[in-house]
Formats: sequence, structure tokens, C-alpha cells
Amino acid sequence: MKNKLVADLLYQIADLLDIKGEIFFKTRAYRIAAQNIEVLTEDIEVLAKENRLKNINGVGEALSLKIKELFETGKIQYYEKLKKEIPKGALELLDISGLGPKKVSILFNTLNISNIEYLKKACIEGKLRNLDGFGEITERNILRGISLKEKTSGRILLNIAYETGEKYINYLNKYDKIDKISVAGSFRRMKETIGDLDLIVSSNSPHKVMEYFIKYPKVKRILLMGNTKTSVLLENNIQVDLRVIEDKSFGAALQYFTGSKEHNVKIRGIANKKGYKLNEYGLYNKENGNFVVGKTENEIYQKLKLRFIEPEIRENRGEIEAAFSNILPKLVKYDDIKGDFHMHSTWSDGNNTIEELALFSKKLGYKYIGIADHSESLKIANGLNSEKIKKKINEIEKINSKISDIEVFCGTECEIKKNGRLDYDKNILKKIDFVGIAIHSSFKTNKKDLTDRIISAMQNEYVDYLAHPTCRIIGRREPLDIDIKKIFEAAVETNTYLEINAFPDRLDLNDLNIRHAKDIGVKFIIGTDSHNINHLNFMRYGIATARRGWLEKKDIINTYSKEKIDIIFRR
DNA sequence: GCCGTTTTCGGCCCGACTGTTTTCAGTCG
Repeated sequence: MKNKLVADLLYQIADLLDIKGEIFFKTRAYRIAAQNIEVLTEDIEVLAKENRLKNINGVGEALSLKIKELFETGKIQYYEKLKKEIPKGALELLDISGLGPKKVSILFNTLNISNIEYLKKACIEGKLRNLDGFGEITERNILRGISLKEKTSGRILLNIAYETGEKYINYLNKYDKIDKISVAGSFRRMKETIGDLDLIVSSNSPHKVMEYFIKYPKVKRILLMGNTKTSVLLENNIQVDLRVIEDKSFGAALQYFTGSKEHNVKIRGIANKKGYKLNEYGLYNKENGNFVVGKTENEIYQKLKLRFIEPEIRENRGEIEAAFSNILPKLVKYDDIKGDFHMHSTWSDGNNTIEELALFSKKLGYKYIGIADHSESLKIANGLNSEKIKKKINEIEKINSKISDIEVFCGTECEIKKNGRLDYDKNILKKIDFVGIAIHSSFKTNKKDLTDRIISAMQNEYVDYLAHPTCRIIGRREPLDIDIKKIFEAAVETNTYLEINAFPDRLDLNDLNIRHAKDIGVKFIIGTDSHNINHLNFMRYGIATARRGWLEKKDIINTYSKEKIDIIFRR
């Protein structure tokens, strides 16, 4: 599937056209097309061959020709030409806070600034202040933007955002001038990484709330401050934006600032067609400007004849159409999970004993857990040999008779060897309750071998689930180069559950893969990959990712009752 | 560049804040 590649190319063309000064709607058209291609389940190369590109939303005559050209010649002339006009470094300038296409265009065309290094130098030398629309403050802001980019390298992981947001909200909750408070933005949608934290507050004393907001002890700098909007930078370099509105607009603001942008554009388009105008203050009658609703999100969706859409799926990936036809999925809930089958104990590389894990899990309300320690060949993680497995089984039996109301299962996270065989033989595998399999080494073989290796392991009759299927680590390791669709098909054929690994830098499978897999008929299991009891709390990020992948309770094995799980895992 | 039970041409979401200006453009979300 080259869908991602085509989408990235169109995004790049949009950026290049922005800098060139092309009209907004044209560059937006490229981005809309790119977005729709990114979420396409069908292989775009097949669509191109069968002349069906124009079936994709946002792809018309011009774009379909360009995509066809790409598949036929390996290049798009239009893109090649743009690249020659505008160097790659100029695109990077767009990432700097405070710089948009217009300013980048001026910088490039007048001072020939084509990378961040030159820009930094020019700012320090005071060369920008004489340009039209620039001044000394702009120079300082750009320098600040550069240093921030160097420090944070972009986005933060969901769990960091969660912990930071939780503390800030606790602080705000102590202030009696605040009525309602909620998170918004990509954080509320539980995206795997977050740009900055958005908070929405309703209050009749906005100015006082702003004053209190900026007094939070962890604030390092105030970025901007007004009566409705204030932004601060925290000591950990996370930006937090606060919006304060009246209570009657709380739902409208929440809807507006939760996004995604793409979702909102479509929703506002629908509002328009129905004779309304929608903004962060409410839904208004377009004719007379009268306020219609705005206190809750639900009222707004209702007025637009849509079912309520959960924040996690507001990405304009078909949820609006589904809400209209009343066929939205009943997303798995955060308290639907009854157990966790991916945790490591002191037997391998975990920091807590099985008993400690069991007691903590019981506190979380779980009915069962599975201990999935590493297998023999993963020496670095203290993988278990057959002797140790026997002892571990004994220990688990003792714990099960000692602790009530939670059942502990003995399992493994078994290495898939280079030849596709498992690290343990049949005699061991049949003794333990469940078998998760995973790759931790020899990533860099070719695509076909890697795919075959995983599928051949899935075909082993004792295997229950495939852990972190793509092995990506956010910000550090790209997903494995595997034929993911074949893996999904094999999962259905061999009845292997695919894990949604909830560890914040994995979240693997990701939202899009989950949706594609679900369409094929895959069943899932959410595992935290815990190495200590605190990691067990990561489950929420796995559930969030499952929700973003449109999963329902019935799609996920560890929402099942203990009786059902007994049937599945007790051999 | 796309799209059409408002349009095949003329729309395409909308408002706050900042810094630069002297009424507004650019950026951001």
C-alpha cells in the first residue's frame, strides 16, 4: 500500500504551494485529498490502475492525473518543478511557531533564507526587522520559536500530556470562579501524540480566571494573554492554551476546540446548509443571528440531526456520515476492560512480583490477569527456560489459591525466531495458559521474509495473540516493513488476536491499522506491556486507541467475562 | 483544486491575538 506515500507527497505539494503564495483554497484542496487518501482502506495503486481515483473524496480531474502519473512514471513533474523552485529547508521554516507561509515566502524571496540555521543567524544579526510586516519583536519571537523547536522536537506523548493536564486541572478546580472545566483538542481526542494542551473553562469572571491560570507554579512563560484566550509555556516546555467562555457557550467551545479541524469544517458546512452558523459561542440562526443552542455538545449535534459523536473518532473519517445514518459504533468504554494479559514480573524483566501485580490489578477492578514474561532466548530481558516456567506455574497456582476475586493466568511473550518458529517447543507451550508472540530482534530482513516469519509463527496452534504487531516506537523506530494486510488476514484465518499495546510510546496497532483490521474481521486484545505496577495504568491509552479505531466491546477479548476467558485460555 | 436538492461558476469555516500598522495582515487553532 502506497497510500501514505501519496498522501505525504500531496501534503508536501500543499506546503510548497503555500510558500509560493498560491490561494488558500487550492492548497486546502491538496490537503483534503491527502487526508482522504491517508485513511483509505483500499490500495490507491489499485484504484489508479482501475481508473477509480475520482471515487476518492476530494480527488478530481487534476489530482487523479497527477496520482496516475506517479504510478506510471514514478514521479510527478509538477512536484519536481516545485521542489526546484523552493528548497527543502524552506519547508522546515513552517514548523517554527510564529512563521506561516506568507512570512516564510518573504524570508526566502528577499533574504534567500532557506533553512533554520540561516534564519537564526539573520535574526541575531537583526536583518529581519526592516522587512515589510516584520519588526524587532518578530525577530525575538522567531528566535524563541527556533529554540522551542530545538528543545521539544515537536509533539509530546499522550501519557505526558495526560499527567500534565490532570495536575493543571486539579489546580484550576480549586478556584471558585470557575464553573465547568474540560480538556479539548487532540488531547481530548486521545491522539497518540499531542501538540499542546487545550483547556476550556466556563466562568463569569474571565479576567480573574486568566489571572489565576497564569499563577500556576509550573508556568515558565506567558505566551499571550487576552480576555478569552491565554497561552502559557510550562517548565517541561508543554504549551497550555486556556479558553474562558460563558456557560451558555460551553458546549459550543468544547466542540469547536476539540476538533479535529477536518471534523469541524464538515460540521460547520452541514450547519450552513441547514441555515445555521456555528462558531465557538454557539449555533446561530443564519438569517437573524439569533442564538439557538450552545450549552452542550449534544444539543449542537442534535440540532444538526446527528447522533452524538465521541471525541476520539472526530477525524472526518466517516463518523459524520455514520452519525447521520445512525450507524455509529458503540465504542468500548474505559471501564469495560476486565483484565490485562501483557505484564512482566520479576521472573523476567519486570520490577514487581506476580503477587504484587495481582493485588494491584484487583484494586483496578480486574477479574483476571495474565503474566507474559519473556522467553528463553531474550537473554537481555532474563527470558525463562523450561525449568523456571515450571516453578512459575507452581507459584501462580499458590497465588490463585491465596488471593480471591482475581484469577492469574500463566503465559509468555514468546520470541518469534528468525525462521518463524517459536522460542519454546510444544511441550512447554501446552503447559502454559496462553501464548503471546513477538519480535524483538532481526528487524531488518526484507518485507516478504519478515511477513512470512510472523505469519508462520501465528500458524502455531498454541499461539493466542501477536504482541505489538508493527514494533514501532513513537519518535524512535519506524514500524516494521511488513505486509500488514496479509498479517490481518492471517490473524483471521489462524484466530490470532492482535494486540493493541497500550504502552504510550508504542500504541501498536495504531488507530488506522485497527480500523482496517476490524474491517477484515480481526479480534483484538489490549495489553499494557507493564514492567511495574504503575504501568498497569497505561490501559487507558490502549482503550483510547481502540476507540479511535472504532472498536466495540465485543471486538476486544479482555472485555469478556471470566467464564468466557476461562474457556478461551485454559487448555 | 474540488464540488453542486442553493450553484458547472462561485463559493470554499471562523474568530482571537499579536505585531505591525494607522486599519489590517498574518498566524493559530
